[in-house]
Amino acid sequence: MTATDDLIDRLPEPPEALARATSQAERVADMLRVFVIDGALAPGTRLSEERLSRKYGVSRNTLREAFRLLSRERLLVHQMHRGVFVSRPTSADVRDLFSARRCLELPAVRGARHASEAAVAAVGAAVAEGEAAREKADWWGLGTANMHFHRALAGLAGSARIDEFMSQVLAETRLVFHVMNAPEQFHAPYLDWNRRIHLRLAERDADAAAVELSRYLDASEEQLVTAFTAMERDAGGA
Amino acid sequence: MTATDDLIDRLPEPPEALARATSQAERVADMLRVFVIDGALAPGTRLSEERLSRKYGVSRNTLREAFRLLSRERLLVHQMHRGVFVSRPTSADVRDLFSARRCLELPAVRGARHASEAAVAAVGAAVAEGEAAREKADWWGLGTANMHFHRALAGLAGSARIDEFMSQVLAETRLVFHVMNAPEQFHAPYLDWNRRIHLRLAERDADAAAVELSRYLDASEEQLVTAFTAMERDAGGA
DNA sequence: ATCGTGGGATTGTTGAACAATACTTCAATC
DNA sequence: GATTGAAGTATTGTTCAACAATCCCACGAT
Repeated sequence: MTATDDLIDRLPEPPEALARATSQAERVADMLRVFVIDGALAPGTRLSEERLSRKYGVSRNTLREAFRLLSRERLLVHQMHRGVFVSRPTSADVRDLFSARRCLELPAVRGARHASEAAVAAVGAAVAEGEAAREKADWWGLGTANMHFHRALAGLAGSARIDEFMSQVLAETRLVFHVMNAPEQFHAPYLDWNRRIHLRLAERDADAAAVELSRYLDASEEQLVTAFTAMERDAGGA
Repeated sequence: MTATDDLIDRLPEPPEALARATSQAERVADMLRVFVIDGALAPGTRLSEERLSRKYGVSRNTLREAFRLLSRERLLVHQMHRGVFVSRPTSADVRDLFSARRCLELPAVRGARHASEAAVAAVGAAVAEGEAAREKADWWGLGTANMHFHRALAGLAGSARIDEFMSQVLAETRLVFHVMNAPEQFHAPYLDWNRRIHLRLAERDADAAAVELSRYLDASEEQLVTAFTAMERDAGGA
């Protein structure tokens, strides 16, 4: 054991990006994920293996690996011998998503006493992001900010697995807005609510924040499900 | 609209198994998942593409699709140009897993007022399963029963997404036992605790059940992390 | 209008090939 | 003696082409 060894041992941990020079399949998956979440690919669209592999210059096999990844995230659905389609959530999915969000967000907020300063700050940053977007009447940006807000809430739990699951749930939630070709102004009324929740958190009054959030989720789910079932009825009848 | 149409409309919903005549990749993934969870493949083991594809008579491409699926479940880890390995959780992972479990299980139990009879019965069944296993000194079965118990608790939330996430978390938890070549008797002392929790649930005293569960999780995490860090120290020193 | 029956298109899976990268071995150097 | 450097080897990453299995659609028969 020399002095150099000692120094090397004290070096900071490797940034986790080191582990993964991303593979082609992952890069393709990342690209498609953005397309789906941003609505460039409408729910229900079929993704042709041949056309996509040609368009993006990757082999069918690589593309299929990407499809598998996104299917597991529920952004695509895979039907045997028929292909993969962009998920088209139903109102039952909306309810399920909100159940999941209650499980993830409420406990995280309630336990915010033990959350790091940075985690609380992230919540505040998301609120500010939303307000900036509202200024500019950037409704899509407002929706994104709202997603960031709720992801930050779940982040209070301080668990990497929760964070990842929450990200998935929010990505799916975003699909819901697309499927009812969503006015993103939908989010606008909730911005003040977000601000209030963050205020409670900043005061470290976790319980009050949780109560607000619970009401928020109830209201949001209610509104969403109502709009959604109406849309489903119209589409079903047509 | 004829009378037959009417009857057809009233038919039960299709069992969701209908959607998926499973592909080969999924079947391979299912098989490997069992191997990993049951410990036939020890944590850290590298899975050679060539050898496995030959052994199980599938092409490398198909096998790789299976690898992707399991990587996303965190049962395998994929390292670029090095291959896939059975995950080797660290003590930090143990903490993270318990954070996740608190988020999933506690809210589900607290909200058990609204849970279905069937969901509560599933909890009871898991307890019985555990007691039967203890009778036969079947420690592995006892561990399985314990997993079922906690999955049933999360199931009280009544969300398919939560159920799936919980299953993943529990599968990973099982890996933890393997990595410290786990005496499954580990679970035995907790069986009575499970019984108590179920009793509270059956009485519909959700809050009392949640309190018990919270203590359970604290104790279990504490014990696990202690044993785990001791093992890490030994392994690191050796 | 309903029910079979093709034909065409797409996916499912395989096998082989080659490029890119990591690991191993061994010799050269300080 | 330990470390560095430079082959060679093994394994993964990715592509391509082929064929089987399956689904979809249109056509015609009843």
